[in-house]
Amino acid sequence: MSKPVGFDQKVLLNHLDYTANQTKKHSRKEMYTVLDNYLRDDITGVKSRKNAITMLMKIWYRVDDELKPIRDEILEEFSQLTNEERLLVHWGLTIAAYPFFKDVSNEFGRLFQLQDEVSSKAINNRMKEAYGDRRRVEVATSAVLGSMKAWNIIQPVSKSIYTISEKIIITSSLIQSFFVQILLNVLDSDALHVDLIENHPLFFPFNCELNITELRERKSFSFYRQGVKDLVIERNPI
DNA sequence: GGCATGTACGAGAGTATATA
DNA sequence: TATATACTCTCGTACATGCC
Repeated sequence: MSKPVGFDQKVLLNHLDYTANQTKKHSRKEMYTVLDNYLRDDITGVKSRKNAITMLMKIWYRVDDELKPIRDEILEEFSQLTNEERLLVHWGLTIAAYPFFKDVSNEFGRLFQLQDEVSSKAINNRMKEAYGDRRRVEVATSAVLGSMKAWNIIQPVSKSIYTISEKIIITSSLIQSFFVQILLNVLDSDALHVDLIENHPLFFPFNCELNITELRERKSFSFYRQGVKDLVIERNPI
């Protein structure tokens, strides 16, 4: 039995922004109708539109129970967020919703730590090793790459070679808190070294130097030292 | 023409909801 | 509670397009 892929269509930022803006206003059933109307101009095929709606709902609406409190907190502030902060939020929720997207991101991040340019072929091969050698994996990988290009995360330097766009610096304590909670969730962990969080390949497009003082004030986490140098951040029980 | 890539469609399994 | 029905989600694959 091969691992499910799910993410098989390019997702645009304006679709994610719109979904986020509507999430607190409508019931689940209403959301399908609202999104269908909104996407009608961009996606003409009925089936493709339904597929896109499925993805948007999974990213923003049907989030893991553990992440709902921080998702709701983000939604309260969503209109005040900068485009860069919104991008990180979309990125984090997509990673949490789609393990395939997470694995592609992790592979990109790992390779970008070693080199300046990454070929889509290398990513494709790696995904086929993990998810099976099938056309669906090619379609999904291309959908993830297409989304990352559309979000201006990566830039093509030639036909199948990509370089990373300038890293986005994140300073807001709310967004940093979100960032840490997403990492703890997707890595299925209650505690992580601060150094590992700040340099994790999953968030390769972002530069997030944690503001420990402000994060301490948010009460969601506690900190302790492991040895002389290593600072560990731990999720507080709810 | 062959190949790669993006988009669309139909099928089927799984899940949620309505109704008796 | 059990069953029927509707809806959601994922998949394989067909088709269109562009490039070599």
